[in-house]
Amino acid sequence: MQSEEEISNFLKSIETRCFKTTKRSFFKGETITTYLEKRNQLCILLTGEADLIRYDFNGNKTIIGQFSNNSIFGEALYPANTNNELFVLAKTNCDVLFFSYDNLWIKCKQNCSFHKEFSEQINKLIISQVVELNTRIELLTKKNIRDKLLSYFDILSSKKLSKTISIPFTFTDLADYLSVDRSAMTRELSHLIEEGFIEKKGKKITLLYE
Amino acid sequence: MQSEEEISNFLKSIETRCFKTTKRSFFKGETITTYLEKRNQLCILLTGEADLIRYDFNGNKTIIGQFSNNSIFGEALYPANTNNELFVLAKTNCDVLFFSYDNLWIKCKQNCSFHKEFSEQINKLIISQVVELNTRIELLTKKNIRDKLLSYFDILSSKKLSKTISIPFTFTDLADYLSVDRSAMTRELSHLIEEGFIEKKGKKITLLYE
DNA sequence: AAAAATCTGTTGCGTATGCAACAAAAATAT
DNA sequence: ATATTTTTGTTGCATACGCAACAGATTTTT
Repeated sequence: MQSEEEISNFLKSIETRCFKTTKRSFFKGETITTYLEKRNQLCILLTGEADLIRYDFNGNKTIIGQFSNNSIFGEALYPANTNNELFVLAKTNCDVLFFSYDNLWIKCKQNCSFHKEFSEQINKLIISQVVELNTRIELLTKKNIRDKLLSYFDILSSKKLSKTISIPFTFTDLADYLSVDRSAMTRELSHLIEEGFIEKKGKKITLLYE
Repeated sequence: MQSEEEISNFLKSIETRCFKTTKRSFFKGETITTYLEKRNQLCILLTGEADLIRYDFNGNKTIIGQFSNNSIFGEALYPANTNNELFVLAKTNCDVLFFSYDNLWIKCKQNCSFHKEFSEQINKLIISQVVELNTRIELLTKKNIRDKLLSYFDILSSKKLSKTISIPFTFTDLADYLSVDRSAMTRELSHLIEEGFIEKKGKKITLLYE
């Protein structure tokens, strides 16, 4: 498999050929898409960061997904939605590639190599998305905040091959990602420090165990 | 896209051609695979049911995934694992198709139509797996048991287009799926009944609201 | 450089929920 | 048909965690 970067370059170089793709830029704060009756649309985040937000009927806001470089999203990847509304919101300025889900399957008349490669790359992205989702589920199924944090640190640590890691987003967002209350999480972080499990300096965390 | 059934039939009819696939049957209780250094292997459950089980370092067992007809799984779809061991355990007798992840990408010399169709079907399965995973995350990110249950019921209800639904697994398993304590969940179910939100008769639930 | 917005850490309080234990019911195995 | 295992419902207890509120630090905007 190619590197992240190669895939990234391929996606950025795409121009509409045998089927239609659209690129659009969004400013921070704009709504990129809603998950409501666009079942055919797939989106890839080329640059920037975006959140998938749920407002439930009480108006409570939850971040249920966080997207960054090469994240693939869109209603086609979501359960047909019932009660609550889902939005994808640009957290920073973003460039997004849109295309129709069907183009992944429909063979183009010319059987052009571009179309083939495109499908392949998208499928690879989807697979890495599956890994991401499984990672998150792995964390969400831990029964308490401490285990969620430690598992999360472990994952980062084994990715970077280092006991010192840097949290890639704000602690507020981390709490959302782990689906716990922010203040409760901060409390637990303090306990972990007191008990000598970790050291913390801003977003730098050092694991002291093992 | 074809129906579930068509995909199912296609998969069952697979015989090794331009690359190697293996079919094997497992008895209830057998270990189908472990997530440990088989990064290349993908598995599809042709018949039966299986659970993805995590044992953490305390020996605590958690069901972190549940597989049934046409579920696709395998370490390739999982974060490189660090601390705890993952097993896929046959919950009933199972038939499983194994093949190498690489075969999804490598173009076979003959460019045979079988290989093409195979890749396509697998990619569709993976996409439906993404929908499944997103469904679960949607549920896991709800902040309390009541909301988890009601959302779960809603999803089932809108799938079946009926206010009366049938839980497709035991309540013990449902608790695992929602990652809550079983007794706490039963307690919450009782409350929902008392307060007139639902009716319950065994695994049949009727939603009384809206 | 000042003003505004967001992020972070802390704490008190109440409660939702995890845990353990048990008995009855249901399902499965012998 | 009987025995064994699994599932289900219930309840008491303890506590982990969500919530609200606030102040200081940090970042972003103007």
